Amino acid sequence: MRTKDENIQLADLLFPNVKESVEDVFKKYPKRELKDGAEVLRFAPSPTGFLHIGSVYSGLVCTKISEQTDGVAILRIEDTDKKREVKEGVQLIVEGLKGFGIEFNEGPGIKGDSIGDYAPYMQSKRLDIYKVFAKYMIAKGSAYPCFITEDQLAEIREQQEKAGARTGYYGSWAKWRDASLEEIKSELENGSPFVVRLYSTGDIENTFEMTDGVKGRVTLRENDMDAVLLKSDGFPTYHFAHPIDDTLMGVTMVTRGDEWFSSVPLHYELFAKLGFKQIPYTHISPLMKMDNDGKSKRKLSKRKDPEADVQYYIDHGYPKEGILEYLLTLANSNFYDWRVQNPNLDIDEFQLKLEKFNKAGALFDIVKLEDICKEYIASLSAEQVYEKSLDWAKKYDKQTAKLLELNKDYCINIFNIERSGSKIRKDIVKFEDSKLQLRIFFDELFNEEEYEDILNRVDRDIQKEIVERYINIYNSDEDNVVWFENIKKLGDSLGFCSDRKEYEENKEKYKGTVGDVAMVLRVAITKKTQSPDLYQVMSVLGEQKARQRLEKYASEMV
RNA sequence: GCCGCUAUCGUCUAACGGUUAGGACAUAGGAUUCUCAAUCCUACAAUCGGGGUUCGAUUCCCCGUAGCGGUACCA
Repeated sequence: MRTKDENIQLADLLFPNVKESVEDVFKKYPKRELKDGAEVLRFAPSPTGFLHIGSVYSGLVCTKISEQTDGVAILRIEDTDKKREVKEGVQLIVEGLKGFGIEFNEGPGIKGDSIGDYAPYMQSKRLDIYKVFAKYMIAKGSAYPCFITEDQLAEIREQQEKAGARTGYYGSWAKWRDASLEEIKSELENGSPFVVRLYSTGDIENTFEMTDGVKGRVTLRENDMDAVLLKSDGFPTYHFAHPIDDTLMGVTMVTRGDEWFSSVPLHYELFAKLGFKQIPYTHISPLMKMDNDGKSKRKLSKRKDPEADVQYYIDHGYPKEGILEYLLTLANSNFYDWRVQNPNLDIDEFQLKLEKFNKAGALFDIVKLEDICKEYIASLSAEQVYEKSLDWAKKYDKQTAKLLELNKDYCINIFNIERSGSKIRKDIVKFEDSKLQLRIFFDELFNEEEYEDILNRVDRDIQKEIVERYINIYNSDEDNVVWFENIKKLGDSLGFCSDRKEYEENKEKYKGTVGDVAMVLRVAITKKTQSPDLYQVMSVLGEQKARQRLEKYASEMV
């Protein structure tokens, strides 16, 4: 057991260069002036070179709640693990979130600069701050240096397992917690590497209550682990950086992933020992993915699931608005009802409520996401679809981008097909799909299509007859109704039936229905058995091109 | 193993202790002045199991079970 004095000596021995006091640090990070009810939240990802869809989710929650309360949203980069860090990681996060319209009031800017008065927002640049607090903790006997090696740790673990005890570095298993000053000095003289650990005074048998933003009131056991605060490389662990940074930055509500929930007792002890006021927690369940053919759920993983990476959505041109809306329905299921009632309001108007979050992990359902994206794109004007498609194509599909740029009006007309009135076409899920819409309207794309004899239910000579006769009556001035009447007449004259019920009852009397006649024309013009409204397709295509294609098709039908 | 959290249709979820357990997505049928998409209609489909408490339990309590998370000098 060391005395008070010895602990102060020890602190100076370990951190001779740390001259600042805890009070000095607090002077640099003054209390925030906030309106009543304003919440300061932070989103704190690690730069691992990958923007997880779950990060967009967390980032959205963070910025949304702060906006709603007239508070502050902070982006803080937790780059304390040198092993996992990736070069462009920070930029990827900042730009990626920005791409979704998720912007923070404070944090690292895109160019590596910092915005806000509580900088730096990169933990790797706050090492001096953590040292001040580590020294303080050691001086008051709440922390101590530990020289145990990895091998020794493994050994302890083995013994614990054998004895049926809880594993970990705690209580009497924690060899270095009460080491004498002399022992420590001798290790230091040897140059042995060490970590700084918490001197835990918690008792696993004691419980305490806390209120979580989504889980509500829960009872937890006290922490008794001597957790590592400072690693041997001088970097803090998350556990140590979290109370310090969040307190210094004036955070009023910690929202974080559910995987942190188990660490709450440790964090409570740390807040207390650091002399900080406890910040309330809200633990958000992770996004899940079905695995094992529907037998089990698991966290969306960046290794196995391409759709965990936000880049996947960007590459394919999923509209960010659709993704945000889907994430909001996952967060608060009443979002859907709100959206139905307020189809034209911006999502900023929606009030997100933490207590409405689901307690278990929600499955990330890409099918539902696509449905929402589809609805969103259907609500856009043809001009908007054009602009957004072009934005996407410029980056990911140069050929389509060129086509769009050179034929702006024509393309807008194409996107306008079935986009007005009560029957809105809903077949674009993501802007990548726009290309498919263009396919039948450009000869250069059209000719790439291989000719298939797709219409074997109508004889080739009859197909030829239909197309040839249609060429003679084709008039691009006629409206939709007349256009279809003419096709019916044409069909009638060739022995096709224009009345569906009549056809069903007397199939043998007819060669087919008007549907078949229209289908022949569709194939002649689009070389596809599926297309948007044929009348509108022909109008947009223009008489000249339509005729060309009809004639070519007729000539091929020998 | 130990600790903790969670549990309603396939999925996301709704239901002051009293509902015919509701909606959306998905799926399957049907409807439509042309195919596909859409739209409309219909169908299918759930309170994890067992005990309590209660006149009455999806809801409250206990025990199982399952899923998830934690059990690092990762976050």
